[in-house]
Amino acid sequence: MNYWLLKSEPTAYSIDDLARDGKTIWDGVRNYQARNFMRDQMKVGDLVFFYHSNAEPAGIAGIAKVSSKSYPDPSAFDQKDVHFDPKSKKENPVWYLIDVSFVKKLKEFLPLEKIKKIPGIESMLLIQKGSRLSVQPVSEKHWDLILEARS
DNA sequence: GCCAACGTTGGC
DNA sequence: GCCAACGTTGGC
Repeated sequence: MNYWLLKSEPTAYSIDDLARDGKTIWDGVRNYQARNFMRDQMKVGDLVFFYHSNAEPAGIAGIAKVSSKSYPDPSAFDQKDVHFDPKSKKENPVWYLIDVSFVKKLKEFLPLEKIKKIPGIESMLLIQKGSRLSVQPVSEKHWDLILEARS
């Protein structure tokens, strides 16, 4: 069991959208490091922090889970999609994704500002200067610290 | 809206 | 293979 953090701009897709839909496909990721995590390391049942980026405030809004194995991102094949990528062929896909299912919203939204103040959180990838990976691993220690910091 | 940090592209 | 230019991310 691994833990992850997925970033989404809530104006594009928020935790409330996921709560409504129950499940979504995490398409449109076009960063190789992020792809590798999804393609190679995510397992069904892994838990995920749902993070609102580019938001006021930014922070962790809820918990989701990985609900499929990785498979090719269909948006890369669709010429009309903003995420279309001619490099990705159906017989040799470049981009992969996983399905994500809703678990719950945090009782209280945890803003980035509060996350940064949690003792022991300093090494978390999310808060490293210049770090902007939209799919990133979270250590069990950091996962627990964040859940304890709630309320 | 600004802009620093980062990733990608493409000329050489 | 280098690196400048460009586009994007994301906090503020």
